[in-house]
Amino acid sequence: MKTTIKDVAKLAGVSFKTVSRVINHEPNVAPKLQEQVWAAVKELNYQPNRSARLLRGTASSLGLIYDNPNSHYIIELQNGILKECHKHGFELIIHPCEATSKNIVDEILSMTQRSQVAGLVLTPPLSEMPEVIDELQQAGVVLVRIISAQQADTISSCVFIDDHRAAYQITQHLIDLGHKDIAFLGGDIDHRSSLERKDGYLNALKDNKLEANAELILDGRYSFESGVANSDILLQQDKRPSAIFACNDEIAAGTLFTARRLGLEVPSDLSIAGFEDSPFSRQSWPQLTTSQQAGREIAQKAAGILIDEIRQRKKSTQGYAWQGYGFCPQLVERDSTGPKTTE
Amino acid sequence: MKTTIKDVAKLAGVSFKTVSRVINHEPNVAPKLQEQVWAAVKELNYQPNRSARLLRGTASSLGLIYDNPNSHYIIELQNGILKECHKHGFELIIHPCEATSKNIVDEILSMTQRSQVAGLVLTPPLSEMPEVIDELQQAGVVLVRIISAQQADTISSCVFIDDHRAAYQITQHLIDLGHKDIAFLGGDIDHRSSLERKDGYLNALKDNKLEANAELILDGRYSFESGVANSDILLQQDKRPSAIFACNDEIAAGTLFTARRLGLEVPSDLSIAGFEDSPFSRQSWPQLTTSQQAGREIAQKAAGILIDEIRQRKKSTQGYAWQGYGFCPQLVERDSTGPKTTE
DNA sequence: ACAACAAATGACAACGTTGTCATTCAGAGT
DNA sequence: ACTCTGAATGACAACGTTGTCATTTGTTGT
Repeated sequence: MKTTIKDVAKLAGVSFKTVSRVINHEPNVAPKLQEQVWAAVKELNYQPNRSARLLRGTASSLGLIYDNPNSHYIIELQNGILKECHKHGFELIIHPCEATSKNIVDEILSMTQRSQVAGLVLTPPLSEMPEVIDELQQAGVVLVRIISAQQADTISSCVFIDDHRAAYQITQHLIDLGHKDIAFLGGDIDHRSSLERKDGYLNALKDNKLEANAELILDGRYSFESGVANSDILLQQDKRPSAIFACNDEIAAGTLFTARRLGLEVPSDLSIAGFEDSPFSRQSWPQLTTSQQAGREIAQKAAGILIDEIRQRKKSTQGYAWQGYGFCPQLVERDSTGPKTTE
Repeated sequence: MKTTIKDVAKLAGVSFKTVSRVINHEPNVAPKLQEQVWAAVKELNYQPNRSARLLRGTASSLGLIYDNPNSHYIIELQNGILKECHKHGFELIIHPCEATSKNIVDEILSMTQRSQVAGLVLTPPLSEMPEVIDELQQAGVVLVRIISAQQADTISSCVFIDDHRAAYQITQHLIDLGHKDIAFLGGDIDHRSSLERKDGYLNALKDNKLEANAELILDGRYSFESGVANSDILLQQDKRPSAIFACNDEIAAGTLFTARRLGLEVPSDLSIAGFEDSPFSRQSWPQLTTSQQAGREIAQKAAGILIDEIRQRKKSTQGYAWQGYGFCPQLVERDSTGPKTTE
């Protein structure tokens, strides 16, 4: 039989309401009683019934909404969120979806209701769709967004990732190796990260007084196939680049694939840099130079902010302050980039 | 304001109990009233409150317990389970853990209580630890296991995967290509899949009248690093194999890595086969011959069986029948295996 | 037409918790 | 000693649902 708050109360010799007070850290309980209650809680291994609490209005699950085919990234996020969740006694409900779906807001709202989550962690590209955020907030959903930006915006609490700077670093790394014709293979254009990374790339070129060459800049998707296709276009050109900055590791993988197919040696004939520090980047030959995302820490921070905000809101309905926290992915030098060789 | 069962009742002009009956498909409600109720439900967009139901004893979440570093595999499982869950109005709670942890059973039990799941999906290696299963069942936890076996066992409902046969097929494929010295790189020995695959490999050799060579059979772990280390041992030997069957794609990745480092061409100098059909196997150069796991379908089936069983149990406490369902991974021929070349 | 019975419906308790309010108690100020 | 205050504690309702049981309605057989 499951132990309830009343069992604890009986053992501790107090009313069950007092037990409720103690376990919720409410004020005005005599220290002596607190001790008794905690002892009883421990002895009976009491765990409050989630549903009863929830029924009374205190939700304690987070929802993770994502539209992303990248398993590794998602798992990292999940693990980060789970870590924070368990610290605070929350559970995690995951909800994959299609960002392009027409009634995405309804879908999310319905999911929020069904699973009765206290708040949502939104990931790109959903987190970067103002109208979605707006509608959700209008409906009273507490949320935190993980976004690609150099600083927090004022739409909601968010964890922002400085893709711009990270891309700048990668490009600078390639430039430092002597490369001048550096190509850029972009990801989905509706992901802000792709634009940010492109900007970082362009700025690095500019700061180093290098001309950006439109023929070396291709938009695409964050996928292996896109990487294969675009790198094929790129490397079949008359004057091909000596280095390629791929917007994520999958694109880099596709580029590597094409290079091998064309008989190009990496990095001696062609340097390739990715972005994400995925398992692939460590398992390919050569191992990929990339940028480390720290998805787990990012997600954990996001969950922390979210839980914080949920508790804030519970206390007072009026006025809430938005929080922001920034991460910058770090360059990881491996073997797919090398000095420019003079032909 | 959230709509409750009473709102629906008022609109439909019946008692709220009748609404309860209708939405739970209980018998003995006049067809006409059923229509009215469903109309009201639709108009108000009513969704039953999960917590209230749960409080009353009807859980509707599944738990996924796993101890596995393989993101792709986990995500596949999750997606499969989620698909089935949503079909039946269930939610999914995920719970990573350490199978080797001393008090793993307590951890799982505590998780089961905390999150109040109706049942668990267990994955290897946890699903293959009899004492864990036993303790959980003793505690009344409903569970379904995904296991590596040729047929269902009688411990609990399970989805079984015929790794033996799949491994046989892969080995046969290598033999058909003319290879005689075929090495085997195993995964974690506490995963039954590794043993099953080894047996399949050995049987294929035997059926083809080939001698198994102990020097060509190495146990290890299901990791890239293990693949690198073991393939290194293997390929530095005087008489090295012309083909390697790696127990999963990560090990195959490590093997590919070593081959490249040693300057061996794949598949002309060395054929490599993996197992799993991971993204890596499609993104590497050359692409890996492997075996397709269908993790999503497997997991969906498992979830289906679990939900089924949960509902069975609810109806009658006494006697429950165990279900089993089998899958066999299929050979996927790609470019990392080729005919044996005579030196 | 009436009893007997089954089907249809509803009233109400219960699940385990938290919020509201009332009550008790201890100590301070007169 | 006697009120007054605020802290400490408890009694009880409420959350939205399902299970139990009672009641009403309808149908069948005589």
